[in-house]
Amino acid sequence: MQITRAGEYGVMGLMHLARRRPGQRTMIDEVSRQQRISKSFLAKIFQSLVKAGLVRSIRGAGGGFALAKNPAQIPVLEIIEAVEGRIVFHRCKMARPDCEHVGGCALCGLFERAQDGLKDALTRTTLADLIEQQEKIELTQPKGRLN
Amino acid sequence: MQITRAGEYGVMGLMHLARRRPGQRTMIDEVSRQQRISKSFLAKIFQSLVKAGLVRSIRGAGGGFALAKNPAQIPVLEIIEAVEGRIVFHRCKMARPDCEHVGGCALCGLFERAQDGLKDALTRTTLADLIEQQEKIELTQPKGRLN
DNA sequence: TTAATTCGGACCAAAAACGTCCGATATATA
DNA sequence: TATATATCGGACGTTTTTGGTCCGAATTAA
Ligand code: SF4
Ligand code: SF4
Repeated sequence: MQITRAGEYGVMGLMHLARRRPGQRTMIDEVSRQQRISKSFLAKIFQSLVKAGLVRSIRGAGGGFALAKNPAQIPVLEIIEAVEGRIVFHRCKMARPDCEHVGGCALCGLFERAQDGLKDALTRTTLADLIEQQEKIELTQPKGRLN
Repeated sequence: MQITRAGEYGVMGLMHLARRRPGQRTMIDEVSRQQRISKSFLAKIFQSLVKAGLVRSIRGAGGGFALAKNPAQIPVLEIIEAVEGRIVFHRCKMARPDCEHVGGCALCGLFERAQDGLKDALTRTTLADLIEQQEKIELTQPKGRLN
């Protein structure tokens, strides 16, 4: 019942990109060093982000990554699901295909409501929101090394 | 990012107990067979439930388990945390004690809000609610074998 | 005394999380 | 063209978590 590192790193990575001028490319290596995330691991995470259409990749020398959309258009949930896969919380049919309650189960309904509560917060906050909040924090507490 | 089987089985088990007359004892074996859950696994889960004070255990022949509280007094979250341990969702300091953002991180704040959203639904619904809902379902769809 | 039942913990297998590594591919530039 | 620099894609490996099993000990009713 936890967010994975991959998910968190993905968001952190995109936050890093979003602080650049729109369209400016940034290398994995820079993100990795500044956010203190293993480079190879982050590389893999970014590949999912590319496949999901959230970032654009430019290969070869002088290449790198750049955000593919406006940060205000990217709910954090979308980032997390891009790297972790769809969040399902409870898997009913998937896990217990033989369960006789499937189709009408109070527990199942509750789990769904719980999941919605979770996703709600992650959907309402966009990458842009996150950055705005972070900048506010760093203003009053000048110590952050995020970028 | 999922509820564990243990958590689900715990709730199912308590639902089963709650359908008995208050104080009536029920054996693991019955719960296990009727809910189609491995007996030994369920036994272990019930031990956590006992330790958490949610059910009372009576040992020896003719023993069993009985709810220790009024179902209306038991939020589902309490059941789940009794068997899975505290739900933390994001572990910040625990997982990255070296993270320089700890104390002021927008991401951390968001995760906390998300977690609250999740726990909210699980706290508002009690064991009693769950049973009431389930009975309503079984009324309109007479097929369930939940006791 | 015996049968029935929970308690407690050791143990195990499978899956998921968390990475590492490396060859292939693409591109800028000298 | 040759070379240095990046990402791409997937195979691989380690650790942790999940999902159980098993069994002897303790407790109790009959
Ligand atoms: S939540 Fe209900 S329907 Fe889903 S697997 Fe569990 S018992 Fe079956
Ligand atoms: S959420 Fe923020 S404070 Fe928590 S570990 Fe991640 S970066 Fe650090």
